[in-house]
Amino acid sequence: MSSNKRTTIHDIAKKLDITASTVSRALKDHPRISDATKELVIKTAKEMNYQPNSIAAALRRGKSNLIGVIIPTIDRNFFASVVRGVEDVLNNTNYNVIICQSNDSLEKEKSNIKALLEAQVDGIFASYAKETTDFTHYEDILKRDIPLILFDRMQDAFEVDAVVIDDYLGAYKATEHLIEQGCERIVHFGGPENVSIYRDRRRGYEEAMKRSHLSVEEDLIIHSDLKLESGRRLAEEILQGDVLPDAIFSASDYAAMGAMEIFKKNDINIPQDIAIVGFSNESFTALIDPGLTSVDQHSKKMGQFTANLFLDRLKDKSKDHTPTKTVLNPELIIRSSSLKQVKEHQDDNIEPEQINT
Amino acid sequence: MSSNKRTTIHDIAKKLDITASTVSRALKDHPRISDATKELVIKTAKEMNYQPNSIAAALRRGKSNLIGVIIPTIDRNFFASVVRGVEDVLNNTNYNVIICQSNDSLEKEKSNIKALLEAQVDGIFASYAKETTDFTHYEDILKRDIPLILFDRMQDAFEVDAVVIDDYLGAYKATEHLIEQGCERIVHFGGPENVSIYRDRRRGYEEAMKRSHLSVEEDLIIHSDLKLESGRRLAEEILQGDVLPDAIFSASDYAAMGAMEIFKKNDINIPQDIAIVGFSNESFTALIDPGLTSVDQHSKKMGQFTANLFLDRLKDKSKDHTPTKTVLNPELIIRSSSLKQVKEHQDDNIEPEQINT
DNA sequence: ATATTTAGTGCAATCGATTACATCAAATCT
DNA sequence: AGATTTGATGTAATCGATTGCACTAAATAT
Repeated sequence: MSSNKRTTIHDIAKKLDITASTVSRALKDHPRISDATKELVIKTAKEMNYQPNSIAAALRRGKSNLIGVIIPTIDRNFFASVVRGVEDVLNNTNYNVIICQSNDSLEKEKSNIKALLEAQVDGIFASYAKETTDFTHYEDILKRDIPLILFDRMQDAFEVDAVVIDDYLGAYKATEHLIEQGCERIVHFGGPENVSIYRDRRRGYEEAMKRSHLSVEEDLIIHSDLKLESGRRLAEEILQGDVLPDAIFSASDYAAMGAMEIFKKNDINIPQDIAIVGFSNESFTALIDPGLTSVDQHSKKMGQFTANLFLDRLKDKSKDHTPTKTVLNPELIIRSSSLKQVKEHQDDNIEPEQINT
Repeated sequence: MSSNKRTTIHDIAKKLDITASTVSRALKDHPRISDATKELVIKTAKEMNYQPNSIAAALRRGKSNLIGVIIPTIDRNFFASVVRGVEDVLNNTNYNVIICQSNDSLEKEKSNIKALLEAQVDGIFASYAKETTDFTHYEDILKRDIPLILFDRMQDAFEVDAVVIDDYLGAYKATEHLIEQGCERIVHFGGPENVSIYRDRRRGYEEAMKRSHLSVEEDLIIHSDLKLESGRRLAEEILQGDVLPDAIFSASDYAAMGAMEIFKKNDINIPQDIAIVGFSNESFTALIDPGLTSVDQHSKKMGQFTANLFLDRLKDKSKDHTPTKTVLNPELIIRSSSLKQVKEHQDDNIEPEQINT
């Protein structure tokens, strides 16, 4: 039964004693083909179980309808979620997504780009590897006039479309929330200062403190690798200190969680004695007790915006676009770990600001 | 500078005053081409920034070097991890992966398959949608002689290559472990009985109990939707009862976690008073306190096995293969929540059994 | 009645790489 | 020396769909 041979438009043409061009046009609903033949062709195509060969079409039209996405790893919730967002949008189009993982390696990233270019993708969305500092391999993409959009990670020096989250604002909101809850002595768990996101988060924290005329003492800011274990360690240290802070804003959910563990063990009430806010809205933040207030990075929305930006670019490819930086507004997800008072307002404004760079 | 036009083998040929066929052969290291021309061609190709068009090659050779992967959603750790495994293996080959999400919808799954077939993929790996009961759309793939491998979810009625986890064995190991720790009155949190994995897990539990001559009383088995909240509720109920069980084996990490929360609040010691084991080894199991012992489903390995099975199939495509069912051996990850005694043995045997169906 | 549209198809080139077969010169053999 | 093999490259068809241009007959305009 399985006729290994796939039917092509030529097979249909032969059967109907017309030419392949007519079949092609009929299937694509070309205005110059009579309704009668259209109907006939479509019916015959179905009978012969015809399935278009998009590779042939891609070759002819110079358009593959493939989008390449390069991420460090799919195995992390944030990136999987971005991909999910991308697909949500592209699902309504003819585009398919090819996923490549760089494992945060520059070499791998280069070979990913090479493979995607060879596959004639129509666009590339990428979150570059940690190792990447030089962007010449990305410029190859632009030279080929293939739309490139960076997401999550970006660098101002490399001018290209980008969709990122506003870490500064996220931290600001988190700190402001703690202040609204009546906290005054707020400790900040910060990350390595050479990483821009951690610098931005610290700045957001400091700015919120200053605006409320709270002093940002040096010893309130503690740097670490922000892992679970560090959170535990830092909490122990805090317990040794003279004055207990009334809140902690951690630049990472993991460190926040580690600290929570220790406080709970020492019968310190959360949020009454110490309120805690994390960053990233990892899935476990909703699962632990009390729920951990955290800054959501809108990973899915980030993917959606990226894909939509690409589609927009297609529409008017005529003009030479200035690269656009889309900054997503992070959302503070308020849970019990920081809620000393009755909730006052819900922050759900995620509309991005468009900034031309 | 950006010469929009891409260079082809014809451009190289023209420049060197030879034919495109020679260029093609030289680039592919054909034995009948002299070393001199090979060198020259390769050098010129580099100079002209030549990048092969794999679409053209794919059309000619009838081979796209694309693999389609269909999953319910990439946005769940298990599936992301499987994809990760698939890519780990295929990275060392020329294959690229196209990801499609079915959202557990049959319609979406059908259109995914259609798109992948049109893209001329060389193979399809799929975990079918929950809605799927009829497999005729999958048979279309086989009719086209395209290798199809199911993973995670499978159905004996549909005879096709499959890579799955042994839920029965996982449950058996979990229960056996609890018994080894000295537990005798072990409660089982089970899922809906119409879902095969939950049936299998219950069977594993019962079998382990029987082998140790422990009675499986009806009231030891509690069914629910296994969500976090259900775990909490069931724990409350258990606390109301006359006799406290000395262990719980939950078919889900979430329910296990919910129960843990309640027990901790009521000052019941884990694992001293009640030992707890979950299922799936979700990432949070390592984060909570105490760490939750759980059954790991080897999601990444599942992806690796799937990809390797595909590569094996390619090698001897001559013979008409009998579908092979690869059953992965789940691994019990022992953490504090169940460890009453010093650890005795480490289970790390994940070699699959091959079963011809 | 002749000229001009218009509707409906066919022809043939094209996208870029691959490959069976042909060709031709140099090298080796008898 | 003439025959045969070998090495290196060219010719041309092919993969399947698309599309500018050409063409015919019917419809409409002058």
